[in-house]
Amino acid sequence: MRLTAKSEYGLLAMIDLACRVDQGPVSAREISDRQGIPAKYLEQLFVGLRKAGLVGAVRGAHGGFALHRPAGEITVLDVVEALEGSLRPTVCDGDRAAACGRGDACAAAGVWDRATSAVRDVLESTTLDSLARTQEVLDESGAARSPIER
Amino acid sequence: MRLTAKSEYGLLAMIDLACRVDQGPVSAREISDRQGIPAKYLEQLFVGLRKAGLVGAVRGAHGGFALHRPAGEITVLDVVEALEGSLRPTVCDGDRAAACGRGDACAAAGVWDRATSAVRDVLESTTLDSLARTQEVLDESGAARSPIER
DNA sequence: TGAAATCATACTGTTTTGGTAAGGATTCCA
DNA sequence: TGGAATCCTTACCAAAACAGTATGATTTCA
Repeated sequence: MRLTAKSEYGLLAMIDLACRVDQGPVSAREISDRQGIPAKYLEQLFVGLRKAGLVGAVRGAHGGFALHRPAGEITVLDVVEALEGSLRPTVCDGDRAAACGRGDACAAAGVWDRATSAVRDVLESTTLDSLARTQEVLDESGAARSPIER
Repeated sequence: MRLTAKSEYGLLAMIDLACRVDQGPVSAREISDRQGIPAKYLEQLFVGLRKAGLVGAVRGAHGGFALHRPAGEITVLDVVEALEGSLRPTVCDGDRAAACGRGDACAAAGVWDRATSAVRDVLESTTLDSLARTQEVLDESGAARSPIER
């Protein structure tokens, strides 16, 4: 179970898209400027997001990316698994469980499973829609203090 | 937030100790044989566990390690943090939050915080004592099938 | 045609991971 | 007293992961 910069950047980008669903495709360049994500790195992430069916791409001039499903039907877990692969325990998974010789008879494995499930529950119960609206509220209330500058 | 082989090995070793609290110190070598953990690597892990005050060491012949507190008062979170450092979100932590320019006004940060808290809750609510008893039950019921051999 | 944009692949420098190696310090036992 | 067992410390190392860069092909619009 790992959460890296891919997830962080990817979620920021997806929230950015969710805040602009009514604007047609948004270019990776625009998002990378706005969110402070390295441009070429973000392009790579969008490849994964597209292959997972979370975003649609429009090539050519004035192209860009847009959510491929309603924001309320895309969870953070969808984004994370599109970018990092299936969210399983990194410890005591299939290979290692065999290595330690216990198979199912390992008390420790249960803890790792429960921890992973707990994370899944959180990520699965949070949609892009709710995050986008939260973000909009935050942007409004902080607009006077120019949050991008600081 | 990362869970690596250190946590896996460390927890196995601590459960092993918890199953043998009444036997005086248990040598690292013995645990490494029983749990299938590389001997010298396990020694390194015990350094961290000892510095965290979770185990006491007895040097010299017939020495070894023993739990330094009752097994019911040591949580899996204690073990993990002793070995991997404080369990914080690896995404959007202090440094990155500053980098993305949002500070507190970031909807994504809340998700990572909640995910981390969920893991902490699971690990913090599980004690070595309960794991040791679970393991003993598993060992008994599987003893006829010789779980170590397979 | 030329600019804008995605798509695909390969490369790279750094850090982390998962060990191994070698020896030193301490303690027990014969 | 001299091993032998055991923890302690430090250093080293190969492989993988991470975060990003580079390059170029392809597609689309004006």
